[in-house]
Amino acid sequence: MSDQTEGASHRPAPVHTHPDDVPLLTALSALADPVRIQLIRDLASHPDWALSCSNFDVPVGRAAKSHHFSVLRDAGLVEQRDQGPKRLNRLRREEFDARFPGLLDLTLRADDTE
Amino acid sequence: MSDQTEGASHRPAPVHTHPDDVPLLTALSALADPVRIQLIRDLASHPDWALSCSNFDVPVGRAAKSHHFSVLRDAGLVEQRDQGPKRLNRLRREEFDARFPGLLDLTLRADDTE
DNA sequence: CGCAGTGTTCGATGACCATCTTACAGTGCT
DNA sequence: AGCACTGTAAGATGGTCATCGAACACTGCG
Repeated sequence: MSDQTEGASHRPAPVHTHPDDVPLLTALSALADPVRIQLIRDLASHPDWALSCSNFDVPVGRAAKSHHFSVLRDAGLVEQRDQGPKRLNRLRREEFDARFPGLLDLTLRADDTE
Repeated sequence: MSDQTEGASHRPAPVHTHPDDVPLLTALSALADPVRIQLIRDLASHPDWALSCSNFDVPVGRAAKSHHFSVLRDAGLVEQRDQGPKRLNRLRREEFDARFPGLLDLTLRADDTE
């Protein structure tokens, strides 16, 4: 019983938080970081599931990058899916926008790069 | 020369930043604080210029409160005006909303206290 | 003038957070 | 099995920031 649809995946699946369960303060704090803004913008400019974590071009090491993705997951901004050794990413556009209307658009459309 | 329109006001006028000159990151960071969110909500629930700094009911001392108002000024969220010994406040609704559409509404309408 | 009320500034303190290095765990390929 | 690649976890470090206490400045009033 309790069979997974997947085969033997001996890796802890990433923990997600749905945007509906995210407090406003958490969302704002998650977006109030230049690296995470960059990650989100990169993500937005590619198709869903197109990028694995190592594909993002931010000036921090792997560990910090992993930390940032954890923050983005907790804020309901990013969904992750394991495929082979890679962890593919998807921006939760609609779900997040339903919870915080306009916030994501703001982050993506702001003219300044900071 | 260099006469001010005002009479002899021997107090440094508060320094303001127009929302148009505020980077996204600054705006988000300013809003990513529970005390400042509370200040903004209190401000929104009263008429313009109705509240002086000491009228806000947040669980911090005067010094911290003064600091928070400084942050809000720098983020283009609040305008201040001296009247007698008091410093009256006004939420820059329209100007801020023109620069960051929806962000202020989000902060005011969020159902949770965070 | 002295005094109460209001707000800012300064220095110190403590907490939180972003980052790094290192070590570790899966995955798939040869 | 061994190796290269990918991502996470743990511990340490440095910087930023929220807060406080105390001192200071300005206002208006008695």
